[in-house]
Amino acid sequence: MATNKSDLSLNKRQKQIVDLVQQQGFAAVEEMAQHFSVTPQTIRRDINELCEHGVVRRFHGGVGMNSSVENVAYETRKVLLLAEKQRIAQEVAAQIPNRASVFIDIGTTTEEVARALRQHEGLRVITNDLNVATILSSNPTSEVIIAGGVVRSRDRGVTGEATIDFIRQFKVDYGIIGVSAIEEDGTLLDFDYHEVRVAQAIMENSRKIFLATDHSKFGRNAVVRLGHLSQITALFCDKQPPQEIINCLQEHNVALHVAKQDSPL
Amino acid sequence: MATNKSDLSLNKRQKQIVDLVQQQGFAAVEEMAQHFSVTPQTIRRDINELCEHGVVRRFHGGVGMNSSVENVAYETRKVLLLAEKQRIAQEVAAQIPNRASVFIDIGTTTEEVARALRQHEGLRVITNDLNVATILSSNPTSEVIIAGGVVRSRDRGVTGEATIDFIRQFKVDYGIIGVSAIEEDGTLLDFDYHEVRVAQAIMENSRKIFLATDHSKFGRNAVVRLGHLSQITALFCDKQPPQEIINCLQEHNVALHVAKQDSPL
DNA sequence: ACAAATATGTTCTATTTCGAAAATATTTTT
DNA sequence: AAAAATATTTTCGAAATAGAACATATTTGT
Repeated sequence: MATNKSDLSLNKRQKQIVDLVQQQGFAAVEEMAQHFSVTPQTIRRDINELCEHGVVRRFHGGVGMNSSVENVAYETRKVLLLAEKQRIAQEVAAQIPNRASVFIDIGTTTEEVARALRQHEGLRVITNDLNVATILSSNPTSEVIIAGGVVRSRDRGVTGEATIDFIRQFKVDYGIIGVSAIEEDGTLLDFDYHEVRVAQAIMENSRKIFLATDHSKFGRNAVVRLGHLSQITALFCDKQPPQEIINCLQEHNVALHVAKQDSPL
Repeated sequence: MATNKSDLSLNKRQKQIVDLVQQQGFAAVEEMAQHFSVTPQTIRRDINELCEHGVVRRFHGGVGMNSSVENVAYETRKVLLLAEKQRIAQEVAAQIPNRASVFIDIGTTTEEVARALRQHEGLRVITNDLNVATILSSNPTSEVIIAGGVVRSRDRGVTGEATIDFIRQFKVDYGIIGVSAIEEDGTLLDFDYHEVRVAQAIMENSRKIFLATDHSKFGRNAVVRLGHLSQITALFCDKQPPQEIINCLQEHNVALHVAKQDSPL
């Protein structure tokens, strides 16, 4: 009887290759050959089989992760408007002094803020986003506190009643939040009820509230009411907002920070 | 005046390259050239500069993360005895049924258990290790709960009083822990007091306790007393333990699972 | 507006990696 | 123990990537 070709029986070395890739993101053929004390050619054959099964992705010189995981939606959203989000994040980070205490909410933009804060010193950060916690925990001068609760597989955000209770234990200098939509009258909206509950808890326990949002959020629509522009301290975005929003900000004395364009191109 | 050579002023594209690498683990030159609408040569120049600053690592065909981050110690320890840890992890995972509730403690071995549990269905997992949470959150059929508290930059473990209080809210079927050392009389030891406190909380709130450990831990020494072999349900390791330990296990009716060698070589 | 500085594109050659096929070693089966 | 199946090494030509040098924008400073 012929053995099934699509049978995914990986040998010990192949399993280790997969793990190496998942831990390091990339593994070079030559290095693996040395590590396993075999010929590069042998590693290549292993790699080719792994690729047939779609487990990893082949590159010239090695293998990397096959990014086609479960949460493509999230990963796609993450790259969307990445440059703009990074500019916004830079602007937010510039307003936060060393040794400050900060809440950082779930979100792709707030994650960029976390990246921009990596070089800060002595921060005390409380977050409900596993990605944010991982990013900032690489800085040993900062103290990172993760809020407990249920982790969403979608984006590794932590939400739920336990999370809200956890957040209420603290009172910090800066709260950094994002939103899904901002209506023309200044109403802040989001898609997820649980996420809104957490964001509200963050707002209640922060002395200053920074809202980071890219221009795509203006005039959009969403279901759950989070709050109103008048409740925040400063709005950070990548382009000049619509006139209605600007009026609303001035009326309620909310600062506006527009990140300058890197290149008009 | 000559501009400082070691000035790390990265342009917009270079920053994005770094972010791509940190998000995906690896980025190919050709793909980036397309993505940024520039020549591969331009990307190569960017990469070379980034490498001079030691930000990323060069590979034939692209760039990957420079694994020489802060926590080299942890990353090294992680690769140490990796194959053995994976075998142990397989054995542990085999004893855990679908839809079970599980505590998973901090540790390199327990992280491998998390990996081995990725294919399980409908698990309810509570952990104080960010890595474990990230690994298992990729499975949407399982519910992952992260314990709140201070994140250690060393290994992304969560410890402290808040963590213990959080854990005490639950009572689960299986608790999976690791140790730094096992003395001949069956005493379980660790290096970190805070870590021990959490492990004890896990033991108190689990119906069955699985201890996963590789052979290097037998006869070693450490400072903080965690507990005793008699308190656990089953011991998982990669080799037959010393006779004293085996006697101790039998005396207290503790099961022993020795993961079989993959290849004697 | 002009010149200097900087960044990017082109072209061509050197280097590295890849893959196929044959030779050798290892394991499994009978 | 011999034969068959499987895995690994070796060798070498083909393909891909890297880097140097020069040409061509593009930006910056005056």
